Amino acid sequence: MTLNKNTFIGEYEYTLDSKGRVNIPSKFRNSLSKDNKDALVVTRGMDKCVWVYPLIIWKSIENELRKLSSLSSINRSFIRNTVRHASISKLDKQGRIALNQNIISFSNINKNALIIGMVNKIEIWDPKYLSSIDKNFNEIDSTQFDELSNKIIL
Amino acid sequence: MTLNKNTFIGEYEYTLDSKGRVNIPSKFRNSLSKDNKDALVVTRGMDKCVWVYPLIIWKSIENELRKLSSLSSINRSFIRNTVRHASISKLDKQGRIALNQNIISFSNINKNALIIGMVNKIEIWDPKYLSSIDKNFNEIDSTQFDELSNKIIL
DNA sequence: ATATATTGTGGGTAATAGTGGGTAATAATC
DNA sequence: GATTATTACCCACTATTACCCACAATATAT
Repeated sequence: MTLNKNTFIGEYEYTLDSKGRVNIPSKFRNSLSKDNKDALVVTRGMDKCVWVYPLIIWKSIENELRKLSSLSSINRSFIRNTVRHASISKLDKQGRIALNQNIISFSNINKNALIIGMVNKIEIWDPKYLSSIDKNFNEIDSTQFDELSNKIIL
Repeated sequence: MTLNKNTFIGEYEYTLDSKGRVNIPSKFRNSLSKDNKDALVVTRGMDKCVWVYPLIIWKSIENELRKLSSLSSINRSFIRNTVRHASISKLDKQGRIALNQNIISFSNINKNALIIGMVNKIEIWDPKYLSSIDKNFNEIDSTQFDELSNKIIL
C-alpha cells in the first residue's frame, strides 16, 4: 500500500555497509513509478544530509534550472551548487543504492543511516547529527511555525 | 448508522496485542469512504498520543506540504517533522491496524488502548496517561475557552 | 429461546524485506 | 599489456511483516 507515486513519508533506520550501500525502504521503492527505471539521483541536501530524488522528478528540476538565465551570478552559483554533487544511482536487486565517498563524508554518515520521506524526495541523515539539530529545533521561535500551521490544518 | 463519511466520534477501549495491532472500532470503519481503500495514516500526535487519518484526508495534507519550497529551512523542518513519523497502515481482514515500535513507545501504550473519535481524525491514547491529563484539564482557567466560544456555538 | 451475523482477540505460516559477502566485469594505473 | 582497484551483479541467510484461519464474545434476527 502506497500513497501517490513518487511520494515518500516515514522514517527508517538502516546501516551503511562497508561498500557504501544503504537500503531504500521497500515502501519507498514501491512508490517509485516505472518510468524511473529504478534510478535515483543522489545529491547534497541544503542541510547536512543527502537528498535522493526519483529520476523523473530530478528531470523536472533540471528543466526549471534550464529556465534560469546565466546572466545573473546568483543564478549561476545556484545552478552550480545544485548540480555539481548530483549523480545517478540505480537500485540493486536487493533494493539498495551506493553512495559515493564525497557524499558520505559531506553528510557525515558513518554506520547508521536515518532515512526520512520528505514527500517529493528522500533525505538520509546521520541519526546523531539530526537529533542534535532537533534539540535546537524545539528552542526555535515557534511563530514561524505557527504561520505554517495556520495554513495547513492537521 | 453513521455520521458523514470520514467522521469519528465516541470513545472505545481495546487491547494492543503482542504484534502491535489494535482494533479500529467498527463504527469508525463503517464511516470510512470507499476511496480510502481501507488505508489509514498513523502518525505522532501533538500530545503524547497517536493520530490516525483516513488516507484521503492525509493526502490533502500532503498536497499542501508539496507546495512548500525546500529553499526555506523553516519549510524543510516543518515538512520533516510533519511526515517523518507517519506511515500508511491497511486494515487487516479483522479490522485492525499495526502500530510500529516507534509510535508505540512514543505514545507509551502498553496493553490497553483508548481510541477517541476527533471528528476528522482518530486519537489513540494510553488510558492511564490520558486520565492524568484530564485532571489538569479541570484546573484550566476557563477564560481560555472564552475565545473559542466566540467561534464555536455548542 | 435459538439461530445467525458481526465484532474483537490470538496465533500460525508463507512471503517479503534487510544484511552480508563472493565473484565477475569494468575502469584506472603503471 | 599487465596489474590493481573499483564497481556492478549475484547468491544466501535471517528477521520481519503480511496474510490467513480459528475461536470467543456480543449483538441481531427469526
